[in-house]
Amino acid sequence: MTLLNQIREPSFKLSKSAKKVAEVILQNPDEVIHSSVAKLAVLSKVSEPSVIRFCHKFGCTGFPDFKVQLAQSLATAMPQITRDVDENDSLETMIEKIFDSTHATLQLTQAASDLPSIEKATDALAQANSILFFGLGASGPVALDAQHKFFRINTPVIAHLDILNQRMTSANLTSRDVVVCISYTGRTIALIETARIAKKCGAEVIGITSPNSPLAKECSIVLEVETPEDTDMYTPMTSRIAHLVLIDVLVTAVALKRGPQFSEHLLRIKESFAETRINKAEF
Amino acid sequence: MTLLNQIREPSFKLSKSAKKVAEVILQNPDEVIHSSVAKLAVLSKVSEPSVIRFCHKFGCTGFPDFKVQLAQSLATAMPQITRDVDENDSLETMIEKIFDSTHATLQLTQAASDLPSIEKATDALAQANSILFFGLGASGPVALDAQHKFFRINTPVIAHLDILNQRMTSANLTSRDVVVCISYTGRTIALIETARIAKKCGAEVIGITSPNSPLAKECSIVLEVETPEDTDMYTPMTSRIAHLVLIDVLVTAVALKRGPQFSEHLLRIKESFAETRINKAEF
DNA sequence: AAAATATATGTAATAAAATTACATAATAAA
DNA sequence: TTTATTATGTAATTTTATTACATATATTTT
Repeated sequence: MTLLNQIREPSFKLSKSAKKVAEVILQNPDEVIHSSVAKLAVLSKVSEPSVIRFCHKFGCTGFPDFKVQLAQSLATAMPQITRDVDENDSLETMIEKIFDSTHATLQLTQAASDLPSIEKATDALAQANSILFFGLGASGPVALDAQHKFFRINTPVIAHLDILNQRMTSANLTSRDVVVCISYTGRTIALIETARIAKKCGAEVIGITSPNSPLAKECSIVLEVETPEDTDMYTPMTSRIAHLVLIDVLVTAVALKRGPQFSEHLLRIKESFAETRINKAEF
Repeated sequence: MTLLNQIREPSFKLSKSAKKVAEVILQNPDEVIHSSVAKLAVLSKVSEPSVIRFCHKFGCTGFPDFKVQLAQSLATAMPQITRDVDENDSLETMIEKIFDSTHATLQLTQAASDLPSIEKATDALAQANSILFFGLGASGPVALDAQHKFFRINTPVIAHLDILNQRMTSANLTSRDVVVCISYTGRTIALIETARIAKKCGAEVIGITSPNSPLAKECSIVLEVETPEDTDMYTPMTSRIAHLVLIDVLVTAVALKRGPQFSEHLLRIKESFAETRINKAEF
């Protein structure tokens, strides 16, 4: 865990003066990394040794060391949540903004990721008789990607990208099936209804979607991806990338859960590719 | 530009002793951020004031300030290129590794991104009569995602995910068409041949693929995505995420190039979604 | 090529910052 | 209430950073 988060952590018991110091640091960390012990002591209204003791509490050898670590933790802290692309951005800054936004989305998603939910989801997936991925519109490709990945680890999986197939399949599910509904907003009516049907059939319904959305309420397990309110027109939908990474997590977890006997299967798949490819050596 | 890169920058004229200092810093920056002036002076075999002068040269107010900035620049520097997932990783560390790898891939891709190529690609796409996205296997969903995004900015676009359709379409292209071939390895024989056919027809062939791959050689414009050699079995294919972000860049660039009259079109699309969704307000 | 000027580097003094030792106050336990 | 424990601050000390100045090195001009 990064230093900044450690300071935030309320479970870390701090003395009265230490709290004051923490307060000031969290309030304006940018200023603190350029301050001296004396300055921080004055700002927090404590003595200089108290500041140093504070640093030691967080495993730093001293104040300079603390500053350095704080600076690092600050640099990895969330960048500008979303930097909307502007009509008169240069190509270069546009690229920068898009990459930045993607990094930010990933960080948010990781920070918000709920271990128990992921655990539950992988358990369900690992035991499933069959796995269904449902996505519409922009989430269609995501569902397809999931299908591809689960297929590679030898799982009975299908992705459906249209309402009809989704609904037809849902109506015939059993408690041994798992449905994963992927939706950016979690407000697409058709998908919500499908989720409801699937749940009624007793299937496990996993949602990769926006927290507290109508879809989320229909799901038995929710993997939350924060949706930054539809900001600008040109803002790319970075959240679908978060969805993909979450699917990476699920696939990997399931593969690991199945253990080493499956690496053999993966190897076989890799070999089957060989003849469709130009080998690096012969090229 | 980050401090570390500034120090690397050879155009920055440095004096003899300054060079020695730079050398040491670049060699082991992690150690430097925990050193004192004296220590760094000894390591670089210069006097202490020389070290401080060095700091001033890079716009720092002093050595502590320099350390802090170096620490920040170090934190944003490329993380471990790929952290392979291990069979006995906890769920938590596995998640961490996957996210880290994704960040790293993105950073690599951004660093390697070639502005002129992207410029050329967007020009071609903006003027194209029709745009084709070709992808096989894991790149299928990527092609589909591209289709979806370009469709949203009202472009005549189709994605083909199977060899037959790809080849059929390629044979009938004209110089006003643009094909985008997406391939992780750039060694899938079928796709390489398709690219060749398309080029023969005079179409512009853009490749989103591994540099210097056979596919890359068949393309008129290449957007390179480094493929970290197929490391571990469980390593997720983070590069497809890099592909997606590159497509974000292309779409956004094309949309911007078309100018404001197109935002109107985007608005219309957004409105057309309204009735398929549960509104946030009424929920 | 020598002198003059500018630039770079180091030595030693000085200032600033961080840390420690110790004393005192606050708090909790007996 | 007393005693032990913990927290905090004052003042001394040490370490670290910086500056002023002198010397050396390189560059330009005559």
